[in-house]
Amino acid sequence: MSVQPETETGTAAVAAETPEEGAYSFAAMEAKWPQVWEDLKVFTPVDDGSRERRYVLDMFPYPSGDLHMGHAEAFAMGDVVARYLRQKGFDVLHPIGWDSFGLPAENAAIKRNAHPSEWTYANIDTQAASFKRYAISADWSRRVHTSDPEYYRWTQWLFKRFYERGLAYRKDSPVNWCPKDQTVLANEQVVNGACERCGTPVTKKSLNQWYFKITEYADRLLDDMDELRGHWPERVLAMQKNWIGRSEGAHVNFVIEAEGGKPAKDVTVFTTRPDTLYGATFFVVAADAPIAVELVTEEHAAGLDAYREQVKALTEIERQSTEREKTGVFTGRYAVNPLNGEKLPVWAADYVLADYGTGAIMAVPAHDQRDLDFATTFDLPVRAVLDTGEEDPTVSGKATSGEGTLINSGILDGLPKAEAIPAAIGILEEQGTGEKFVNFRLRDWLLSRQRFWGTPIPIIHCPSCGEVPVPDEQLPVRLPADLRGEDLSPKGTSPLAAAEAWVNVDCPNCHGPAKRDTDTMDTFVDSSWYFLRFVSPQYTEGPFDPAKINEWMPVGQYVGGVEHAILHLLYARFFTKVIHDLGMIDADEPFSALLNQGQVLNGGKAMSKSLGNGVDLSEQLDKYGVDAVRLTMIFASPPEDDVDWADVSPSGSAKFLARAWRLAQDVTSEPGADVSAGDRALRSVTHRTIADAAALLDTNKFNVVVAKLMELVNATRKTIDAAAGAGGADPAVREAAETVAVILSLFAPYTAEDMWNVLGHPASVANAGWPVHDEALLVQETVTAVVQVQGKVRDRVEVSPGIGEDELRELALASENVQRALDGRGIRTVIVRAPKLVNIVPA
RNA sequence: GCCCCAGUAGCCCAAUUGGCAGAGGCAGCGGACUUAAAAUCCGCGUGUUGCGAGUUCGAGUCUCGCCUGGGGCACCA
Repeated sequence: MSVQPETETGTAAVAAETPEEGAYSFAAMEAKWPQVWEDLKVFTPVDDGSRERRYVLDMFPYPSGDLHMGHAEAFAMGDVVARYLRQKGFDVLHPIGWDSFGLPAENAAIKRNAHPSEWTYANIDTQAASFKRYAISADWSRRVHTSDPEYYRWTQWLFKRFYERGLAYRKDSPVNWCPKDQTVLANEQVVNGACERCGTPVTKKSLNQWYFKITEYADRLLDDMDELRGHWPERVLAMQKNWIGRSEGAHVNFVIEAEGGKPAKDVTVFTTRPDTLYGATFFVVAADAPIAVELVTEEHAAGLDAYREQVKALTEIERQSTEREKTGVFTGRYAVNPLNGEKLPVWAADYVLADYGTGAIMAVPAHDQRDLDFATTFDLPVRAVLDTGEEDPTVSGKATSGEGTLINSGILDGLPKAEAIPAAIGILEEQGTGEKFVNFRLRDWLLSRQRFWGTPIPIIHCPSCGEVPVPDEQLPVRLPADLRGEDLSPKGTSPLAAAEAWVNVDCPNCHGPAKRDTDTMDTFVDSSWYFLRFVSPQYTEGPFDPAKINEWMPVGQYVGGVEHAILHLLYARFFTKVIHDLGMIDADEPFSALLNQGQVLNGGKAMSKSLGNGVDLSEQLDKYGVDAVRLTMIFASPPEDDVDWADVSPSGSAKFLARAWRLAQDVTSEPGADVSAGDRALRSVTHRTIADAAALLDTNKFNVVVAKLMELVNATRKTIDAAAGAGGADPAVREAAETVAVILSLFAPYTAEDMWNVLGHPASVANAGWPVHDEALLVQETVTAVVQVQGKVRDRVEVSPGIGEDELRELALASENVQRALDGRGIRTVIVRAPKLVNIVPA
């Protein structure tokens, strides 16, 4: 489907059919060059240390059908970087692989009564062929699929290392449950209370699940972002920071007094406002936490039960609504404020979250809006302890949270808020009832999935030995091959449980009958270390070759969509840090630089089936050619901005490519012709372009590089067509055309290769090397200096670039236009910025 | 509610980081070539740099406050 109405005739010049002799034909080039590149192994790194190494990585694709427009953009960007660094003389590792475990394969298998691997590997083949057509400069010999046993063997091996370090553990806990997909979801996969995948409202369910203890790395994941600043997009760092959610405050211990036959109990709360302890007027525990049941007196137990049922019936969407009225029940218990001994009623409510902080809070209604809403609903007392100058919360209904001075707070009275916080913590620490504490929003990573098409968890459950890891030499624990179709449909437990022959094994420890763990790992586990596997994908003694890993890691430039700003990147960072701590790699951050390419939109909206605004990549490639599509992606906007396919012109790109290609046709000088006598003006443009392009590529301004290249093509055309001069025989024209070919090879590999061939050079232009610019040719003979009076341009003078400040000042003051503008006024100051500008300020 | 990013010509976007607002492209208009058209080649750019203040000799660029759009987090104590 064509998005933009293109007339048939409008594309005639690039049409694939029956090209005229000597005409630009993308189809002919696409047929000719891939085999040449493959034979020359152009994109396989030499990996022998003779050249400095650089690792350029695109986020590997999930094999859902064929490549789409989004892939076309992302991989065009990554390929520019890889091809540029290769031209610059680096040994570039630019691998490709597939994130090939995942739910869609399973759904397809159920639908077609097949094994998920059939759909998966068929799609991989399709995508691989498309990538080759798209001419990404990947080293195909390093191809990796996460669903290959040779790969997931090492995912399991790494899981075991995490397990041994106490970083992988099981616990019973309420988990996010998607009733439709019949599977557990990580917090990250719950979007606005609904399943990220199918949109079904998520409910809670208690299950025994595997977790990675990512919270143990919260501090480092946060602190080490400092070394990424400036090389990662600011918004990604901001998102990760928010997600980790570090907040400083205190743990405060409250004693819940014995009551109604229940014994006294210590309960700790987390607060960021220990300065407001005197303002606590009640105490709240999360209604759905075990502590609520433990505390409630017999008298109030029935009330709590009913309330808990009511809470459980709510979906996450309902529960998270901030407009909802506060609800809760009294537990019959009282907590003692450690600072003033006051007795506070203990309530259970659902506005306190069981899995944040300690699941219990001290409520300070005067200075916290949620507490105030609750106090208003249940007619609980409100006591201001901070004079902020704002209106009394009991009157305004608005809790005050600004700066101010402590009141009604015993010995803290009179202190400003900033001093009262440490003072309160000091008192608590002194009396042993609390301490400074840093709390994180980040939770442990729930990695179990009740799914088939994933990496099996390499644990055996033995009735006598408990959890027993599968010995390393027995890895991989392979997925059973005999489950297919309906066997895989969701039943609330993992489909693997149905494979009895697979499940029932001998305990590696006591050799008694035991059962395999039937969960598989979240596919984010697979993608948390694939970049390490690419370094030595055939290595059989470990996940990667220790002799190679530090030569390539960290990844110098990672390219991918912002949709992975939190999950994948945080997990990959976590894995890298753990593997670093295992002493296996030097790097403790995986990706030194990150580039988030924008999305490809159509008509201002993301392409989607429901909107019917999808653009088919292969149709675009058929119509305009690979190079034109790639160039359009690059030229449309800065890499990180969205590209609206309705706003851009692939036919315009095709036109430019043909124009560039014709330059090579018009060159009549021989390769290696002495260029020193060539047209100086054109040479100047050529060398300026080389210098500018390098600077622009270093800062990822790929769209501007294309604009500069267009200027060079225009200048070259003009020189060829000029009535005076040597035209196509001028060696400066050859120099320009060769420069165009080399720079163009980053964006349009087919056209560039063909130009290079026409210019009489052997393949491949990808190895031509970045041209060296001649500084002498960048120096302009004269520059235009602007003369301003009071900031307004009044004159221009042609001066030598080396002109001195004094000389330029004299020239400017001598100008008639300046004198007229001054109109007899005296001069206060003259600002001279030689050789470009003079600004005269009248008195 | 909190945080991040963006806003320049009809459209996509440049602007050497504080120095002439315009590089490149799309669209449009005109010319050359052609019997004609296409292709090709050449030519044509005044606009509240979202708005308002401030700093400065000088602001698209820096500061503050708003507006609009996009994104992230959100009953997180």
